[in-house]
Amino acid sequence: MNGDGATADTMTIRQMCDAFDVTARTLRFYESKDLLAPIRSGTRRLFTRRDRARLKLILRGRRFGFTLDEIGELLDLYDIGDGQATQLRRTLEIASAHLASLEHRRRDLDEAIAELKAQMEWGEARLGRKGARAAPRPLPETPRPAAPGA
Amino acid sequence: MNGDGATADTMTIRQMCDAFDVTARTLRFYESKDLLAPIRSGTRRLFTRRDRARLKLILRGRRFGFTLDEIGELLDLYDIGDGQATQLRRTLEIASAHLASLEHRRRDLDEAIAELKAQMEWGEARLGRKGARAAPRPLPETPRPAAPGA
DNA sequence: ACTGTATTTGACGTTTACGTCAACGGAACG
DNA sequence: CGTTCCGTTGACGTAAACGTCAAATACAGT
Repeated sequence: MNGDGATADTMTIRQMCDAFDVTARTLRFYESKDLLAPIRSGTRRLFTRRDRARLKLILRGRRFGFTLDEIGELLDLYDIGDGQATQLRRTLEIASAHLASLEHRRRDLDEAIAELKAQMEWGEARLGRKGARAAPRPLPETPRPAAPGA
Repeated sequence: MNGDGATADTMTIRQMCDAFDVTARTLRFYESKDLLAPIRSGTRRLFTRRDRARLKLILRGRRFGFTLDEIGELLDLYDIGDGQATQLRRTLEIASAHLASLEHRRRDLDEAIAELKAQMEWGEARLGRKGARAAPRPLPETPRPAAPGA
């Protein structure tokens, strides 16, 4: 048989590192933060399907700039199972706030993409018509200082 | 006349703090990183329209989890003016990579929003039909350990 | 001139999210 | 049985992005 502790449903730490492109240190760190809870075979960690699902969510949260603490809250959402109704309501409140945050980010993101595309088209136009002397492209509008005596 | 150094087009550091909800330390820090370049009236900083436009972009970049160094690169995009064609091409390459990154984030974000909404609907359904015994909601699929001898 | 408040420049502290050793443990191989 | 890998647990280091505190300066109003 293959010597390592991995079964059909569990993975060793190295397999996890390869599958998700993270370091072992990172996985141990997440465990210390209670984001993951691999089982043990002797002293060694074995990561379950649940750990993999959670890690996937952690990595996505990270790409959005959530802190690990915030991600921990979100993870609990996927992990209720049998909480009381009160606890469930509270969780839904947190989820609702996070959803609003995500949708706000989405609007920002759309705006950023549109502006970046516009900038790039401007740049490409300059490369195309080499001699073109366009006016220095306008910067987005920003708050003006308020006249105190108005 | 109002005593401070602010004119119709410039703002003092405090006005900036109020307008953008950042601390003075942050503004000075960004200046030290060459992200902002306020002019001086004596020793005091006066932030121009350009500084405000750049700060707006910095803050948006931050919300997406870009580092300040990355944001610096993006800012240069909005700031070429008269670079050589080679430099402009290089800048467009960087921009293109950032655009791809932004669009990837957008896809991730859409997925995250969809999953979060689904979770919330599941939770609300449990609150509604109090006695409902649904199967423990499925977790998203993840990589399985590969059978080494296959 | 005096006082008070806003600003400036260092310098050092802090938090987050890991990286980097060091020292040890066990198991698999020859 | 010795060696060679992983793997584990601390302990300490680090980079980014500021916070905090101190000491000095600069104006503004009286």
